[in-house]
Amino acid sequence: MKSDKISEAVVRRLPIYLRYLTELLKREVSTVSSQELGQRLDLNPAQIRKDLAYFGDFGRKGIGYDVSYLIDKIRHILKLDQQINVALVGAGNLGQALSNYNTYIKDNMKIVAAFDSNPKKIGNKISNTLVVQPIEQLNETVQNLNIRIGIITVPDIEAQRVADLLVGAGIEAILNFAPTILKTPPHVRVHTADFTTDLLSLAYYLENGEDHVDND
Amino acid sequence: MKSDKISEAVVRRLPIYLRYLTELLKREVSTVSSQELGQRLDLNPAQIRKDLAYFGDFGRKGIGYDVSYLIDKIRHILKLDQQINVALVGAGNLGQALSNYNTYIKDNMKIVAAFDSNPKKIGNKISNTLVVQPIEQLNETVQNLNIRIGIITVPDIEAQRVADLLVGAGIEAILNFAPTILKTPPHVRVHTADFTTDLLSLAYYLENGEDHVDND
DNA sequence: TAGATTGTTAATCGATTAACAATC
DNA sequence: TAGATTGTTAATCGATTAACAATC
Repeated sequence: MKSDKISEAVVRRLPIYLRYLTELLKREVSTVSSQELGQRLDLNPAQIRKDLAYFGDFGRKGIGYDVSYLIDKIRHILKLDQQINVALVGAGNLGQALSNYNTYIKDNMKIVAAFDSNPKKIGNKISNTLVVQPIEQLNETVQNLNIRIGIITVPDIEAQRVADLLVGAGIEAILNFAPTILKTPPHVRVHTADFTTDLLSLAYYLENGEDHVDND
Repeated sequence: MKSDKISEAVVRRLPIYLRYLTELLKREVSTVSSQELGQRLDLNPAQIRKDLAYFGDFGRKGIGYDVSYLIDKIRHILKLDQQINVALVGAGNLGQALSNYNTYIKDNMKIVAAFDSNPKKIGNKISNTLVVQPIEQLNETVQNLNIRIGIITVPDIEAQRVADLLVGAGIEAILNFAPTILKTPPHVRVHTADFTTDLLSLAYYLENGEDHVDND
C-alpha cells in the first residue's frame, strides 16, 4: 500500500472504473484484468494497475481483479460507503435535469435539498421527492441534513454569491456548472462542469470549411 | 508564429480566455496583460502567453494584449468566425436545459435541430425556436442544415447507437453527456461531459467523517 | 529614458507507458 | 509446470513554470 499525494487525474478515473465494474457485476462477471478494463475504457492497462496500486494490492497476480471486491475498495476510497448528502442550488432547467439523475447516482450520493431565489419556484416539486426551498433557508437545511456537497446551477452572475453561501453553511465541496472561476477557501474543493468550454473547444477540431491559408 | 501540433490542454483554455475577454470588452477595457488574465483565471501568466504564442504574436511588449483584437484572433482559431450548426439528440430534461443555453452560446455556435426517439416528444417545442423531430429524420436534417456537431443527451444505453447515427450523417464532432465511452472513427472528435464523474470524484476530497484508521 | 510586458528558451515538474520480476 | 497477470521500477513523454533578452 502506498500513501503519497494522489494526483487529481487518478482520482477522476476512479468513478470511471467504478461504473464499469458495477456493470460487470450486474452481468455476473466475477474477475477482470487490467487489460480488459483498459480495452473497454480506452486506457492503458499499466495506468489502471498503477492507479489502483496507489491504494492497495487489490489484484491477484495471474488472475486479475475480483470485481465485487474491487468495487468495495473503490467505493471506500471515494468515501461512498457512507451516504453523502448533496444540495442543489438553482432549480432551473439544468438543476431539474440533475435532480432527475438522482436515480442514476445510486452510489450513496444523493441530492436531498434544492434551493432557488426565485419566489415563483419555491414550493415547486422537482423530481419525485424534492421541493424547492427559498435560498434563505440554505444555511439551516445544510446543517440539519448534514449536507456536505453543493451543486451550483444558477446563472453566472449569482454563482459566486451562492458559493459564498454554501461555504458559509459549512459545505466541503462544490460542483459548479456556471462558467465562473469561483473564489473559495482552500479547504473547499471545487470542480467545474462547464460544458460551454467543452462545446466551443470542439469547434477547433472541425475540418476547415474555409480556405486553408496561412495568413499572418 | 508556431505551427506544431497544439495540445488539447491549450485548446481547452481558449474558450476560457474568450469568455473573459468578452466580459472585458463589455466593460470597455481595451488592453489586458497576461498577468491580469492569469490572476482572474487562476492560471500562470507564462502559460497564457505561451498558449497564445502558439497561434501568433498577438501581444505588444510593454503593453499587453488588445482585448478586441485578441477576441477576433481566438474566435478565428476556434473557427467561431463562421456559424457552426449543432444538433441536439435527446429532448429530455438535460437536452432541454442545453437548448436554453443557446442564448448564452452567442459565439456563433447554435443548436439548430433537436431529435428524440420518444413519439410523445415529437413536435414539442423546446426552447423558443426548436421543435423536436423524430430521430428517423436525423440524417436528412443534418445534411440539409449543414450540421457539424452533435450533442448526445440520451440515456446511457442509447448513446452508442445515436453516435453511430450522427457519424453516419457526416457529423464531425460530438459532445457526449452519457457516461459511456463511445466508439467512433478517428476523424470524429468526441468530448465527454460526464458530470457524474465530476460529482463522485468530489467525494474523495471530503474530510474523513469516519475513523481515520489505516486498516489493511 | 525607465518601466512594463511580451515571446521564447531552458528548467522543472508530473503523468503516462514500457518492461519485467514476482507469483498465482 | 506453463500461461497469465499483477505491482513496481525505469524510461519516456508532455505540460507547466521560471527566467530573461527584446522591445514597446
